[in-house]
Amino acid sequence: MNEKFYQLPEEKQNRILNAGFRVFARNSYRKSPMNEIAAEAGISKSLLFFYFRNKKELYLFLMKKAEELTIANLRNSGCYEESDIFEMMYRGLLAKTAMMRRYPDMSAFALKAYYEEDEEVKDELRKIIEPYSKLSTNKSLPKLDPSVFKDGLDLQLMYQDMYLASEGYMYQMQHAGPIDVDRVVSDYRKLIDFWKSLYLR
Amino acid sequence: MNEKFYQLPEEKQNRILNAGFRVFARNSYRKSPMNEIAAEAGISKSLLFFYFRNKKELYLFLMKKAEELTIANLRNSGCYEESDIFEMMYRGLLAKTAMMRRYPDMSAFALKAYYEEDEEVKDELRKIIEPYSKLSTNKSLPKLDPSVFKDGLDLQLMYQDMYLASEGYMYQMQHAGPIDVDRVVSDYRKLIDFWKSLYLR
DNA sequence: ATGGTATTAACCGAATCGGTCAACGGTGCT
DNA sequence: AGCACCGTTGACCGATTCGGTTAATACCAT
Repeated sequence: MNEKFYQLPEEKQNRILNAGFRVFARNSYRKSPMNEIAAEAGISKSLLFFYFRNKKELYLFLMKKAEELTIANLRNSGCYEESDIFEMMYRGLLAKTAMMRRYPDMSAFALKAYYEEDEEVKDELRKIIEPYSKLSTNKSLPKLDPSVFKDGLDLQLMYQDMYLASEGYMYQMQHAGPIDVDRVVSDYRKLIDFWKSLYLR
Repeated sequence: MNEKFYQLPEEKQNRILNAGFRVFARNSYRKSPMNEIAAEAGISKSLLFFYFRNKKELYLFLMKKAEELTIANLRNSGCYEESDIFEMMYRGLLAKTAMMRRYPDMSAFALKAYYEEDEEVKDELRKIIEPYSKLSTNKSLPKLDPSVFKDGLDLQLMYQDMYLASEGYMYQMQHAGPIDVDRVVSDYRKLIDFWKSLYLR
């Protein structure tokens, strides 16, 4: 992509990024028109083609950006250093919501890209996704010290419950129209404390 | 739509319905081509236009069909007569999975249609959706008899937990590639029993 | 005015779209 | 064999949209 893109004021860069995320998240690669992205970003199609040589380049650039931002976000969220599983999950959702404020459609874009099959981008897309998809998603049960939990508690089921509810939150935030993010976070905090009172010894 | 459509063998009708659900669920109305739907259904575009005069007619027909199927499914699921909230939720998910077996993309289609804004279909679409969207979604806490639950339990949070986890299940079934439905159901059953052991007195 | 830079309107050929229509193949009747 | 019927399709049409190019703007500092 054109170096000039980086010299743009950050706000304008983000407008273009978000426009790309949004359009590519809503439609497949082939059905995401460049003029729609340009309009969404508030610039002309010509200018968009000035910064990015063609659609493929923009698409792959967005994917790299999404990967980069996600990794950086996970790192500084501190949810890996945290040993308390409840606070770990809380920090995880906190990180996701923070990201969603700045780039509302990025995660939807990344998810859709993960299943993109278009020949024009498929191969190079996989190369970008592969290392990044190996990042431990917290689907599987992490190691837990059973002594802090109530006796006889099925930790596997406990974790599944919490994980699914978190997924449910993320789902609502993306599919249930525009949402008051702060409200969601405070609701989630209450739920976390509810779990602590239920599960902890 | 053409009467002849109903005289088709049911399997072929369903193939056409599912093709429509699938394509319209993946793209917006305007970006869902008729030839793609026809190909997905294994028939020619001409034949599709023989059964449905134009794209708008097919789209609205699918919406009506989705409404009709959903209502019928909810009715016979028996999840309304059930007073036990745990069994109610279980029956609810059971009903949804049953529907998802026959019409895998119907609910995704209905959800997308709910947000469709295209001028060509917007108005007539709303007329179809309106009465049907008033069906009580079980987002809000139903009336519960506190005496059967553990003392001091926050019923509001309990229900929120269960509701969100169920949403998480539905989310996984639609966005996490093809899934073993039976496995999901049995997992969910285990979770329900887990909740009963946690929450019931 | 001048020169450089950011930005765009206008345009191009190719592809895709919704929709039409004449023809095709099979089946049963005569 | 011929004929009529019916489900089905390939080929086609005009209109629109697409990715991408280019020549010309608007803007701003000298």
